[in-house]
Amino acid sequence: MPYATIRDVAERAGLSIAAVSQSLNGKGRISLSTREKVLKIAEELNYVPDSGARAMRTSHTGTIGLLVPDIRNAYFADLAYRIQDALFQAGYSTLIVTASEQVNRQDALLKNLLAQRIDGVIVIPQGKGSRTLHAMADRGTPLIFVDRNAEGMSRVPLIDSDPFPGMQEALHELASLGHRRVGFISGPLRKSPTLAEREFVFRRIAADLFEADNIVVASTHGDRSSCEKALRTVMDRSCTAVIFGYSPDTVQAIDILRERKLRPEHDLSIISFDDIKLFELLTPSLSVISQQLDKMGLIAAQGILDLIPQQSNSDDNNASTGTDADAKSVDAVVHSSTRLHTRIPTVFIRRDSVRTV
Amino acid sequence: MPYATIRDVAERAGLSIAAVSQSLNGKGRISLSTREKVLKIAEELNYVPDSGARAMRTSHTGTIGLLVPDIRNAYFADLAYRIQDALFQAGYSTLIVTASEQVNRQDALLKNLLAQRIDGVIVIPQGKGSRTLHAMADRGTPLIFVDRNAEGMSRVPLIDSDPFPGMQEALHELASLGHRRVGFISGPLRKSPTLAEREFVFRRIAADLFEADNIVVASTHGDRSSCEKALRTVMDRSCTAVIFGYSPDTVQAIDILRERKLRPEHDLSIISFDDIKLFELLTPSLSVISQQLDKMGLIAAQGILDLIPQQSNSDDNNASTGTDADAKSVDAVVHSSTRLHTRIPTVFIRRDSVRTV
DNA sequence: CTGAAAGCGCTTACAG
DNA sequence: CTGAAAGCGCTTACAG
Repeated sequence: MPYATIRDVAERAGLSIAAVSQSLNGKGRISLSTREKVLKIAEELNYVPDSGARAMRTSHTGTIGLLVPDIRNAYFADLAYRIQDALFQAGYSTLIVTASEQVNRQDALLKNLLAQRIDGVIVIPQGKGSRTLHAMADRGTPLIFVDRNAEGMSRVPLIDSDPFPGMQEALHELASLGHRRVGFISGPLRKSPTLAEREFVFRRIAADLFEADNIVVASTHGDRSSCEKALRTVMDRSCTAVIFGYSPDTVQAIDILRERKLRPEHDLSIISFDDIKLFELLTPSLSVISQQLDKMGLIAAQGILDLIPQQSNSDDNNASTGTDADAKSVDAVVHSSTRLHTRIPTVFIRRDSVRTV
Repeated sequence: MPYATIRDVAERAGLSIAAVSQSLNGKGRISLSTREKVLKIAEELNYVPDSGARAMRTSHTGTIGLLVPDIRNAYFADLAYRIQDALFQAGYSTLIVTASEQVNRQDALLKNLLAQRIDGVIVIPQGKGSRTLHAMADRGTPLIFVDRNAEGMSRVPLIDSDPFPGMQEALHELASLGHRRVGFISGPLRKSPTLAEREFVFRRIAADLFEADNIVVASTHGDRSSCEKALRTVMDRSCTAVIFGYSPDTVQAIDILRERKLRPEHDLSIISFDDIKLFELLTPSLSVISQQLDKMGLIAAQGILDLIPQQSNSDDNNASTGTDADAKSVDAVVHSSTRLHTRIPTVFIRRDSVRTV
């Protein structure tokens, strides 16, 4: 009924517990034949070593935690998938945990991950650093932030995207198509400095291309009504194009525009951050500023692995490490003196939602 | 540097380890004042009990594993979110693990979950029952299947949707709108009996409404080219409407139709299983057969909890249990003699992708 | 090549 | 009201 233990395996094999342990882990000096015998019996018994018990001795679980704000967000789901994929290649399992964009749950979830004594955790933080996040950083738990930064935690390595290149391409495109009045809907700024930076970059680039009066910026709270309000602001001030910094807002906005029977490509050119499948399939297909998630996932995986004190990584899973080589193909790595910060340039992908004015 | 242990807390508090343990767990007879003192010190030290060590004594981790085939699939992401939400309410943490639609990874992931000695696991299985899945069932690990069944594992409780009501509504709608020739693209049948059942139900209902020659069925392998082929089959035989049993195929098909500049609502009425946001936002918005994920998530959470031997469930998290009451509002529960099988009726949601012929 | 022993961090009777 | 001891399932020196 309960789990088979190493003792069960030892008894069945007529060996000592230590001999079994060593056979299983490829340590010590065990004859090949007994080793194979042990493996066979373990398999028969469906023996699964208790990770907790093992970790008490080795402080190593082969498991990484990944906390995302909301797994329903296609962007995070995609990123999570890519991270777990890269980690799996490297012999690690990824435990994904979703925080429902509720900051209070973030800590409960993080604690649970810590309780499993995972080897490291990758966090897409929300809001400012929480108590548990700080505790982890202080204690030296391998920890990195991906996609978003948390205020006041500037020593945690960060892997995010650089909004500049994509934003620049996007705005130049708009200008060259004749747009003179552009809006930016920046999302719930409180959630992440990433969103604030996008707004900042927008303002900065737009200032060179458009007249000050023709630049409209509105933020939201991430809910539908504030999104509607922001959209109205932008349209009332007769912008001919709008860029969204936060893709859930974009989704809401599309919905709102449909309800009002407005046709985006005619009435308002639209560009959004986050290259999710949905945007590609819309009519018109949406132009996006892509964060190159494929790269981000790979680098995030490599980033956390680099922080984990090396074990004999010749583990169970199919431990090939193509990860390392691939990660090399990245465009921008910034080592500042105080922090490891890897930035992946955004790229603009033009589709049908942007028109000539 | 490493984790604070219960011993650290005890030393700082000037108490025995046992006293601390009891204070933390609300067991034994401890004065309120020392209890509060312990709690305070634990907080200060950021003490997080080692779940593995604890589980060795209690065989209870407060953690449930959830295995999904592919978290990038919006349908699974949504379901995963709902399950974790319901479980969190009940005081449990959910560890989500994604199998990349690769059966070989399923077992590795499952083993990792078992190694954590989680209290139970919810699986959306792919293909037939794997070795580890069977081992779990044999051993009596709390285990339920959600959304899909696994062949040959008929004793594991199953929570899925009943395709009949939604399919019936959908086909009647098509018939009443004048469609005489309808297609069904059933997806990669090997992946799940659920898909095969949808096809079966389609055939059965369609047989009453259309002539045998006017019913076209094609399956896919879940990849783009086979989807293209299936679509061609359906269109070549001049169907005026098609129902998709597997939503990733629908997404591919939309993409293919766009490339060919075909406008779904004029050339081909489309209905798909899975009520995902994307379908609502497409132009035209897609009519769907919904599985009522909100209910499924709730019932799945309740289902696994029912299988777990009861502990003192007055745990840390905000342990309200609205779950139970809500789950009662479910429409169909089928207790067969050999198995607990809960079916949630599908419902047809009409949108713009279905037109009169 | 293999076994006995210690100890990781916990909880739970059991004494006091 | 509180402490000492046993033991959960492992791994790792250390003897043999």
